[in-house]
Formats: sequence, C-alpha cells, structure tokens
Amino acid sequence: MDDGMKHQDPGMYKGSAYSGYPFLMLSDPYLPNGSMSPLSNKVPVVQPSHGVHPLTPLIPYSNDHFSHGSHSPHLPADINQKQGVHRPSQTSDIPGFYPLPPSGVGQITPSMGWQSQSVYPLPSCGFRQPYSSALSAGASFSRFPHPLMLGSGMHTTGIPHPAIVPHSGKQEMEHYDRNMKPQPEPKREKEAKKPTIKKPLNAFMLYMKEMRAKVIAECTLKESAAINQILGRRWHALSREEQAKYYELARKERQLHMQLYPGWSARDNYGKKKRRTREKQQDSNSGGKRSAFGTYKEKDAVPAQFLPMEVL
DNA sequence: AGTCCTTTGAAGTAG
DNA sequence: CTACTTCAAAGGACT
Repeated sequence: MDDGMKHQDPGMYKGSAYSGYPFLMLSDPYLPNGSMSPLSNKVPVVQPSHGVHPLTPLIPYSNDHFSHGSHSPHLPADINQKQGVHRPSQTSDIPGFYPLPPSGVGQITPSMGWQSQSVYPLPSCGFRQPYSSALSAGASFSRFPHPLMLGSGMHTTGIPHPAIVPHSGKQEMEHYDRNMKPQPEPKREKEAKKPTIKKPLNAFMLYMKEMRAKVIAECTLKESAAINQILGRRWHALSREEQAKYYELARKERQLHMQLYPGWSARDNYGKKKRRTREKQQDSNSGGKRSAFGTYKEKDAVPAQFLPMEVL
C-alpha cells in the first residue's frame, strides 16, 4: 500500500519525543548465555514481588497432538497480578472460549478435547484467562451479527464470545479486566456500533498470554514492552516440540475462529487503530530483527551496568 | 482517551 | 511471488 507514507522517524521516539522508552538490555536468567533483554529504565525494576502465586494451567496440553510426554518447563501460569483484581467467578461448566456451533464443525471436532477440556480453562477465581474480559463482560456485548451468536452478542452458550469486543475494544475491555467494576453496562445508545471480532491469537501470542505472569513475577517487571522482549527471547529458546504445542493451538484457534465467523477477515479490523506512519522497512538493517516500527534499536540499549543487579 | 512500545505470526495489500 | 503492513495481547508511559 502507500508505502512511502507509512513511515515514522524512529528517532522521533527513541531519541527525543519518546524518550520515555530508552530500552535497556537486561539479561534473562532463563536464557542461555545471559541473553539480554532490553528493558525500559523507567520500569520500576525492583518492585516488590508479589510472592508466591498460584499457577493456573492455561493450556493443559494433555492428550492432544503434542503430548509426546514432553512437558513444558514453563508451566502455564497466567495470574492476574494486578492488586488482587476480583473477577466474577466463572461458571466452570462453560465448555470453552470458542464454543462449537451446534452443527457443522466437522473436522475440528475430533481434537476438540483441547477445547472442552479447557485449553482455555475457566478458572473459578481470580486468574486471568484469555479473553477473560469478554467473558466477564457479561451481557454488555451485543449486536454481534454472527448467526451463531445470540442477539446480545453471546454465543449460543449464552457466553459472550471472547473474540468479540465492543467497538472501542481495548478500553472497554480494560474496564472489565483491570478495574473489574460492575460496569454499569455500556450505554444502550452505543449499541448501534458493531462489535469488533478480534483476530485469533497466533502461537506466540498464546505463549505470551500463558507466560506473561510468570515473567512478571520473576523479573518484577510490569511494562509489557519489556516483558514481551523477554518472552520473545524465550520463545526462540523453546524447543521445537514446545513451540509446536502453541502452533497447534493457534491452528485450532484459527479453525474455530473460521467456523464461528465464516465471513470474517482480518481486514475487517484494519484501520481500527490509528497507527503512526512508520519508516520504510530498510533491507539493509544488517540482520536487524523486524519490529513494527522499524528495526530494533539495540544500539540504544543502555549498558547493563545501569541496571539493578537482580535483573542481571 | 488514545497511542506507543515490544514481541512473533497470520493475513492483508501493493507492485 | 515478494515485500511490506496491520493486528492480535499486555500495561506502563506518554501525548
């Protein structure tokens, strides 16, 4: 598309205007040879750890295609660490996040153990879960046009579908996720707006969801950009089998998503978030990795000597 | 309130 | 087909 116009000046952020994000290089103790992970020096790195937290299996790869006895060292742990956010207890009999339509789910049925058996288990308390906000949102989602959905934006199970979010998306989600207020239900007047069907999560996103809380606990970090860098490195450090679990999960996610929203296209969500124009992808980034806003600025990394000892 | 940061992967667009 | 762009999650920082 309009290549030339979608560019931003990297220095615009890193150097000056966005100087709030001079990422540092932190070593991740979980990675070999002290792999470095850039972290923001603004991150309160030495936050008090919240101590032991319960682990909740997010993705119990019990018996599926990838149960070759290999067990991920990274136990699924996706705990909401946000000051004891209370979540309305989920009914544990909800089958899954992508409940199957009453019919026509042919091929994916055999492997649906992952689903009914809670690839995305619905914890009875406090733990974060994929799409939890959508689920927690209760009846506030509405007007989803999909035939499988009930009139109020719920699936036939009566559960609002995780991939469906109000048009304003994140903000509203965060209402549920972060504040967990009773949420006096969005204005009915806004019902004219069509909810957004989100993209299914890819393998890495699923991995991030699962591992985020663990990394946060270990590194006492909260800044997602820094966490994600660590997660990216750990992702690469995963064995093929371990990664394969997530690829398979993602594949099922996509399948289910396709079944639930046959006409949906990722393009539907294009342009919903206004992004800054970015700099043209330069081929000569000397092996630089891809970044949504150009190449990573490892050169901006602050020497590790400026980092707290505990993260080194 | 909205955007950026950061990651990878999937899918879209442009040429 | 290739190269590039956008979005998915997350939450603090920033505008």
